Amino acid sequence: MSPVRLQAAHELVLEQIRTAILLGRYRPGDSLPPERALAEFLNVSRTTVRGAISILAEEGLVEVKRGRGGGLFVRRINVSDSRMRALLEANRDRIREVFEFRQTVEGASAALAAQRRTPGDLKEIRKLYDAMEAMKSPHGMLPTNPEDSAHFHSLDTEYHLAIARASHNPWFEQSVVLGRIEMFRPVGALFNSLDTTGDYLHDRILQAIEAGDPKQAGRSMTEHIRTTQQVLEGWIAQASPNRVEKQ
Amino acid sequence: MSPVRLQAAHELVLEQIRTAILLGRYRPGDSLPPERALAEFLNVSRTTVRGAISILAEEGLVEVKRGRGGGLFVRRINVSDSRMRALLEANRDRIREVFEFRQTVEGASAALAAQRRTPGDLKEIRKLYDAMEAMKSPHGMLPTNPEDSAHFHSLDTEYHLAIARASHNPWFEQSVVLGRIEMFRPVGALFNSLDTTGDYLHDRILQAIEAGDPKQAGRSMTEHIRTTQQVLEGWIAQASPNRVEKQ
Amino acid sequence: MSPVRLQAAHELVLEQIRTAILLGRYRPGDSLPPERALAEFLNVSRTTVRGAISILAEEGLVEVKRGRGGGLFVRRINVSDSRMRALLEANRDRIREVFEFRQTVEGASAALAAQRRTPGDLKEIRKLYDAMEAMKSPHGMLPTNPEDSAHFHSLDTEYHLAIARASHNPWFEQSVVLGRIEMFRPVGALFNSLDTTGDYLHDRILQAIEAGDPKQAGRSMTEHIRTTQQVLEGWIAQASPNRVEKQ
Amino acid sequence: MSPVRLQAAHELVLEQIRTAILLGRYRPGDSLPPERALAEFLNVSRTTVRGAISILAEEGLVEVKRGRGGGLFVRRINVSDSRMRALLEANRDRIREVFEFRQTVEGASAALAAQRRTPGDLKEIRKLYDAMEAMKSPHGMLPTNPEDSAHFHSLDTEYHLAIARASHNPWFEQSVVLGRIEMFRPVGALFNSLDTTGDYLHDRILQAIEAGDPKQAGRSMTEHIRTTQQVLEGWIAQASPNRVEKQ
DNA sequence: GTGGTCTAGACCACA
DNA sequence: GTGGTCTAGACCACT
Repeated sequence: MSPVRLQAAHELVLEQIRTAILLGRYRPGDSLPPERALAEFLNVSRTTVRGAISILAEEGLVEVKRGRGGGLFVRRINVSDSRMRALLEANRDRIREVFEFRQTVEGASAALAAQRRTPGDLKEIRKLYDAMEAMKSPHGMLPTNPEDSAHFHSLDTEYHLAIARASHNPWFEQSVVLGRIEMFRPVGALFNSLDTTGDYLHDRILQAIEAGDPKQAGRSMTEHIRTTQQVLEGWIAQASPNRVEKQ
Repeated sequence: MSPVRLQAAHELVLEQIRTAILLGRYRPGDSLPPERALAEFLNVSRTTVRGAISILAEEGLVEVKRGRGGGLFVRRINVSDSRMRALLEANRDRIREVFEFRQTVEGASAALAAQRRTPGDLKEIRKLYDAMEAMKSPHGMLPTNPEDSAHFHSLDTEYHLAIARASHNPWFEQSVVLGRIEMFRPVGALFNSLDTTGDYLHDRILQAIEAGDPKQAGRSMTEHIRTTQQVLEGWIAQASPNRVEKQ
Repeated sequence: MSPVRLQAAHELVLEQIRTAILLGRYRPGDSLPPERALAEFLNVSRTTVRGAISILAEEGLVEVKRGRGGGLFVRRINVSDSRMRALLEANRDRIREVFEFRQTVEGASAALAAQRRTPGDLKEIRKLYDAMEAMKSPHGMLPTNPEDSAHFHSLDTEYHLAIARASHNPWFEQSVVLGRIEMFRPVGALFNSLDTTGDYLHDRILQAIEAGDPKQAGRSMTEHIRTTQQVLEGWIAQASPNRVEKQ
Repeated sequence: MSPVRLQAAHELVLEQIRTAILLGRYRPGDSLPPERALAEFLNVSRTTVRGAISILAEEGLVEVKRGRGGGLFVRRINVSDSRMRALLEANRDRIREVFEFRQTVEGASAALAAQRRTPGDLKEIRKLYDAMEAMKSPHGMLPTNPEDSAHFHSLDTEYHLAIARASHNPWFEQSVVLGRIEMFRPVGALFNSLDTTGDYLHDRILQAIEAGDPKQAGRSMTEHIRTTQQVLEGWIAQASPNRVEKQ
């Protein structure tokens, strides 16, 4: 039996808000809901919300502006590629582990989704797919400026979550969410500025789910995640051999 | 963002102890560690442990004996088959969901274990397998008296967890643990008296892991869990059509 | 330990402005800096400045004129001698106390000033002395019309503060300022119209400081303040016996 | 006009508590009143008190112990003589200034006290004097172990404050308090462990006040403070010439 | 019976 | 209409 850790309410609130940001629901520059609204959503007092916010502000993930027109804002963080690479490389094992897990659970989710998706699920998934398509350049390139890239990243997250929801099994939903958060955790919010998304096989996944073909849906999703992992690992390795990092 | 729920310390302690019992680490008749030891393991005060214990005692899962030779004992609970069936039937969906999840993550765990198991892992897994074999009757029947059945159940749990550990990926380990706890949760401690274990394909799984054959290991594990599920669902359905339940 | 009292921002602003007026830095008829400037000096928002101003306006110490050529103006207040006497008499003890304190700290300040004054200090003190001399009538009488009287009063304050500064000890400076503010506080702005200044021994103080004679400087200053006190107390007592006050 | 600083309630509370400790009203090892009591004395909410306490705890001036028998405790801090000397030397000017001020205001306080002391004042002053005498060794030496030294220091403070109160002029009282706090501030609570007290002329001051001789009382007090200053400055200078300080 | 935390509500300063 | 702070009261965990 392992030691129990008393979770303070403000820690739970912290986690909720941080997760929402890491998942891209609030993007750099966006404003979070005002304190009073957060308190109501989360069913805690404003004091408790403030406890969480003050930690986020200290971490630099959120910026607090006062007065009318003020509020809570997600900060835009720029981090050099080399610094990012160092962080990712230091977490290489954890990244490998989470991608392995994601291949399994997201593959299975997609297969279940192909069997159980309701019309509403399909509509939601296609809407997100179309929104991503609409952001591409005429030649099929992903957006490159930071703002749009972050938006694309956020749509991609919602796409994966929508598929997980269509599995109609809360265990898979939950696992997909946790895996996705973990993927972004190693570098905290910094990751926002990196595009690891790609949309490899997004179309094949969608078609398989629409066609109700679980085998194909599962295979495509697993393949998609494997590809993403390879792209990310390639990017990390890129400058590593002769990298000279000061601290 | 969803409402946060504050976990009281005694609730966390309660959950830890209940989980340990449900996983079979402490079987009916066994004594739990004394309060002081629990308080130390769990890093809380004795007051808090006592709060949890008193709830467990009220639930009837644990019995508190005072004086010399006293302590905390796991109670043996007998519940009628019909009552058990009603409880399980009421949770049929949750049971289906968790088995679906277990098929996926335990299958993948077994496949990874086949690739990565160390000699130590193999030794541990085989030891548990052998212990289970040793409990069978000459004709390969599982033990039937409650005591031995509970022991068998406990060995089975450890067998699954050892395979999950051999995957050397904490995500799978964690998922296997959670899935296994959940499997037993719907009926609380009552489940202790029911044998749903079976050992269908235990040998095939072990052989595949020893042989380093991930495909076969994964398939066997998935199959094993599917079979267990079918046995359980069959048992539930058995008396249902003409069941007459009062209350 | 005594109860703490929370000072609202607008109260602090109020105090600052009132003090500046009571010390004679802004005299009747003068205009105060515009709201925006005050807000900037005081490092608060305009809202807060406005809160303070509105109180001062209600008290009648300040007048707000709108439109072009408008602004904040210190009002000239006339109060009957008998009303003034009543106010002072009600505060007789506090007046005695503050004069006692002033004798001590201003005496010591003057003595230190005699030892430590820089050429710049001397120049400043003499400039203020000369300005006061220039306002006297040919026969050495103090100015009598309200405007000039207020100006003289303001020069006198600066003279005392300049000597305190020349002590080059912040504790004495601070004490002189506080004592001087307090001397004027009992009767609020009304005191502006009363001339209690006198210039008894101003010349002797200056000479002693210039001569670098601490003993003489201290004695003269102490004497000067004692005299001022006596004049004030005499004035208060003057009509008291048969005073008939309607409200 | 200078920027106004909004004093938060917890800052005021902080100041009150810190002052009480610096003045020796609570000595190392003593417990402060419990949070709830402080909140009541200070007429603020417990939340506010806690804000102040958490700062004191971070500073290391106070230690918080939980559970029954817990509470707020003044920490005993030991600082090497050389470190203390460095701190004091860095604040040499501020120390000189405050002693200059103390000579003036405490001298004047003592003189006034000689004229105005009530029987109650005399009794109080003598009681403190006797308590100090009782702590001396048979040969008139001050106590040397840290505990008693701190106690002696605390009695000495109360002795000075009692004389200031006997002046029956709040300006002098307040100045004596501020000067005394400032004397100890440069090195924070560390000073607690240093004995700068001495009791030079304590007897002469008491006799003059009892005899109602203001001149003698003032002179003795001024002399007493001058001596204390010289002793302190001698102690600072002692090892300075060839001091080798790391950091 | 202590400190640790949360709640619900309020008022204020800010822009 | 936002965040910043305080209040009064409550419950909990600790020792």
